[in-house]
Amino acid sequence: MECREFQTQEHKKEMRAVQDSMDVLNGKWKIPVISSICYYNKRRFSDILNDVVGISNKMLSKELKELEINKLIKRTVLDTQPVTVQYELTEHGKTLQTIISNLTDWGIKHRKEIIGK
Amino acid sequence: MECREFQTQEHKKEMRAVQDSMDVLNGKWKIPVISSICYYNKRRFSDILNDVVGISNKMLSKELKELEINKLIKRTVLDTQPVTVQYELTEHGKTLQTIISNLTDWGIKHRKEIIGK
DNA sequence: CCGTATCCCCGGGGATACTG
DNA sequence: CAGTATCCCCGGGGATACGG
Repeated sequence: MECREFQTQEHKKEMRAVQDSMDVLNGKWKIPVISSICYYNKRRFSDILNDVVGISNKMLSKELKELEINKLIKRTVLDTQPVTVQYELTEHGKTLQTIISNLTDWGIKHRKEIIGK
Repeated sequence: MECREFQTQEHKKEMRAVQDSMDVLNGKWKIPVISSICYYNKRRFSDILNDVVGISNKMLSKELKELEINKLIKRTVLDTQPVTVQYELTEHGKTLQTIISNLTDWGIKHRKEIIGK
């Protein structure tokens, strides 16, 4: 792929678009949280808390809220006693899987590149 | 794409791989810096400083160092007076372009999704 | 169980000045 | 020009306790 396929005008718009994506994915926990929900399809708060090693409840709460605002996940309160809450990916959230897949592949390649072939 | 194509064992390895990628790309400035270098092919310190709006010299220095450690960019000191330094993407750095392209596309889609269709 | 509230600490990162 | 050094502030985020 050629760097120079960019046009000057386009370039700034593209940079902004990439940053938009990064804003959504940024932070230590976003990807692991998404990954946990995705893997189990539907997942409860306390289960994600266990899946994602090291995250605090405050952080998990915050991350989930942001992901919900960005319409990547859907939050459902189940009328049990005591209350349980399920999270799942939205259709839009599922479109992230291609990206996550790319990042996975690249991460593996990168690790080989750095540690040495 | 199916979430459930993951196997339990594989899942953790994949999560780690994604995190490896995110670590490399994380931070407010990594993508803009890469984007600047890529766009101009070769680029000097002070030029990048101008391209990436808002970055401080301390941060730029730090980000460039990290990118170099990760073998994404190549640093070349030119024997001019005064010294100038050029940065360019390595072959490995160029493999990021697919990812950046994906992130760009997704960012545009995402913006439409959030702001409303 | 699912969070929110409070306290508190540490380091990311800006502004500025200085060096080779 | 291309950084490094120093100072300093603010808020991200952990630990803990509490509320619905």
